[in-house]
Amino acid sequence: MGRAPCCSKVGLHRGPWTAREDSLLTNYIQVHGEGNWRSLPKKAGLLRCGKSCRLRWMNYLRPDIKRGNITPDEDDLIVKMHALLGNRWSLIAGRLPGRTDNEIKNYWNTHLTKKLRSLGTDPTTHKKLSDSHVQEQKKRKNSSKKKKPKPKPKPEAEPEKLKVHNPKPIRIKSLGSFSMSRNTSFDWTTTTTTTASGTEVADDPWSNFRYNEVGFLIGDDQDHDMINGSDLECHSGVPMSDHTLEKLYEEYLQLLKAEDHDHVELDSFAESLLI
DNA sequence: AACAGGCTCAACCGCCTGTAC
DNA sequence: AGTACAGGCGGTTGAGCCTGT
Repeated sequence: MGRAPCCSKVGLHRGPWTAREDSLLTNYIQVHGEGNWRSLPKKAGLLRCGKSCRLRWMNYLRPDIKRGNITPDEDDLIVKMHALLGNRWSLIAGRLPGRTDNEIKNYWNTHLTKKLRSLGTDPTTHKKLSDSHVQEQKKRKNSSKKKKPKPKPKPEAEPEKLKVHNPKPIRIKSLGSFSMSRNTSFDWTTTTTTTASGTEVADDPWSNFRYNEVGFLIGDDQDHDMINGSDLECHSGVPMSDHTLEKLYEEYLQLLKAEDHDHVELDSFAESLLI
């Protein structure tokens, strides 16, 4: 069919948004609401592509966006959700109040992949990396260190330096347009892994993250049974109870184990993640 | 102080899905 | 059924910042 660009790009601004543009967009949406992104820039007096406006609003300007570092709870939750869903950032973001898919995607790519590798886990499959693979990585590390020796190696036990992660966005998705058709190639098989302390842990991807290297032990007594769409809106900043994930995961495992599980059941389970 | 390389993350790009006609 | 459009998604990029030399 040949898809036309979302809008004419002639004469449009690109790159970082100015305070004035932010203000124009925010004011317009406060008055007229979201939607009609294509026509919004013109009406709001912005020389921006509609897509760009939508992205800026969703990822930065929305009032319900949670700003601040990803907490250990969220960190752990992201890993678990990724093990379940793969690179379905919008789904994962939907379970993290105040966070956006873009933020989670960035956090995953910059922090969590390294973290999992350092734990001997393949961040893509969540399976344990083979020893040879790990050794190969160590070799590479060492050789790069030889090229560029660092005079002050950090002691192993020293906790990771806390970096200020100054974020942005969240999308609390509307629930009407769920689809399982994308990226369904994620490998669900279980595996073994090794914790930071070197202990081999169960044939269960879930258990891989029961303890992580920051010593975060999941699970508390908060009894948030199930978080639904409205919960997401009103619980901004409250970490989801681990019980919820445990339930979801158990439910999913049961579906997988069922001999005649069909797509309808899996779809309904996935849909439940959004509800 | 100056430079180089690595890291972070906001923003863009291209593709897909859903819907209206 | 076919086409066009809007909205949404995940992957990628690159400017600016940070850190080490």
